[in-house]
Amino acid sequence: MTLVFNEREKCGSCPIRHRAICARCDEDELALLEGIKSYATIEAGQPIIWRGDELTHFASIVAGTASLTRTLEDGRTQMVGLLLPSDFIGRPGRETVDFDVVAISDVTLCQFRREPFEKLVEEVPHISHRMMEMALDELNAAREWMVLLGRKTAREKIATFLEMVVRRESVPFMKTQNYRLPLTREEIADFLGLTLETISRQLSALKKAGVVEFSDRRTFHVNDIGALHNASGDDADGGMII
Amino acid sequence: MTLVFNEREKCGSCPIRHRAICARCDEDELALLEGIKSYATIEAGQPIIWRGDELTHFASIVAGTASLTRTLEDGRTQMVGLLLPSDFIGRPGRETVDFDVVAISDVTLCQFRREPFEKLVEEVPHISHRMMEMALDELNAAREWMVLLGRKTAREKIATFLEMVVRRESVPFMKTQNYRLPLTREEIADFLGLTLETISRQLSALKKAGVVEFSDRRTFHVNDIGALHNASGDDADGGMII
DNA sequence: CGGGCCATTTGATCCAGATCAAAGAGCGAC
DNA sequence: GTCGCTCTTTGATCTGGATCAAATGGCCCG
Repeated sequence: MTLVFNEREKCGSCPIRHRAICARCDEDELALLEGIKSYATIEAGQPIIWRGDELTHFASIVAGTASLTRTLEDGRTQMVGLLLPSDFIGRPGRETVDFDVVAISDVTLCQFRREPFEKLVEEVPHISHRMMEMALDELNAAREWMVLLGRKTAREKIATFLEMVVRRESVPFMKTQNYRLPLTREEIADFLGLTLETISRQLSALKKAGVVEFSDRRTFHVNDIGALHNASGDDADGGMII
Repeated sequence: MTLVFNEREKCGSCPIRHRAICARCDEDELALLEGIKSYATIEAGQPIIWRGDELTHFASIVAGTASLTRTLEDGRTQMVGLLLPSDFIGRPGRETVDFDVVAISDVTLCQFRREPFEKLVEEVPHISHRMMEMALDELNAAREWMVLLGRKTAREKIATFLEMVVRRESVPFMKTQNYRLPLTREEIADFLGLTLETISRQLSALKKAGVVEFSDRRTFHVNDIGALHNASGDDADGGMII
């Protein structure tokens, strides 16, 4: 793990100020966090922390993407979370991490040393409330993903994944837009509990069906958002138009 | 043992007093909860609340077992959680539930009306901290289950499930013990992302291999805990002897 | 004690997705 | 340019678990 500590920046201008663990903090509380924070950057492909390692710092992702994965002895790998800016690494009250965290793109972290941060969690309700809120959101997302992993077909899994990317990246009021896959075929496979060949085949099938179009390996455009949603296997309710 | 809870029941003698949402509360805080609580019972097989329904009460499970499930339009069902005594139903800050909650056995709930409970979550750190802690535990369990659903074989899934039952029900220092499956074959299938026929076949295979023995459909005994653990696909670390 | 209703087991067959294998395609280094 | 990567696509075949279809075995109730 290569850590590069930048000089201290002010939280006020931080891009994740209103979504991260500090979202509910007022200026005084922010100053407490500011006092114990430091920045680190990790290159794409490098591990941030391994399962079982002692966690010396909690961290928020400021920029970049990381994955949370578990690998069985024989190499089978399952991604259990995709960490995006504002997502949090580590859990108060536990000394080690339970999954591998790896940088998918270059990642910038805002880190807090364990002991002082845990003390703040105990003492500052705005932090623990936000932590609770984020944990409950993650829990919901994990359960939705359990439905996908346990019961959806390959086609439905990929359509759900593409819909997720579209939903996350969509710019309001922009009708036509290109989206970018944040992962390789192999990483998508590990996320969806499939093989990379199946990912490739199903993407080709969606192309052939005219649902999506690729301008390069990573960049796509949705021709028929309705068809994409139908293919996802989710029923009407959650599928409001973006 | 049938417990009968009347409205007057004191929290002090509650069986889940030290594990539920109230675990960290002192006597004064407990009195606040006591002021807004009521008991309810649901018969085995009956729904507690449907996905999308407005949540009028939060609740802790005092006795019995419930399932948290999602069913796709065509009937495919995935269980995303097994709720046991001390587990909590509902999430502060959201008005509806995202999954169906159904009583598997007769269930006793300790309920709190939404508005006053949300107010307590805001004002009593011991409650929000415990909520955070429970959410983080659930999140971890959900992620472990994602690995099972996405990457384990049928045999590994069942072995993991049996191990989970054994771990939960084991009495310390008792060497030889019978365990009881809390679910039917179909419910196990929905929990593991398999079909009931596969559950039956794999259980038979584990019997034939001499790993477990069944005295009736629900009651079993483990002959070879090591073999059971090996079959679960989890590597050494988590597998300390119980 | 026998009939009906489940939950479960077991058997036969099928098929979605895995596995094995090889051929493109994009891209940085020289 | 073209060598040597890595990522991706496509083809051929295999197989674990699903599906379809009967038994079997409790167990409650009359």
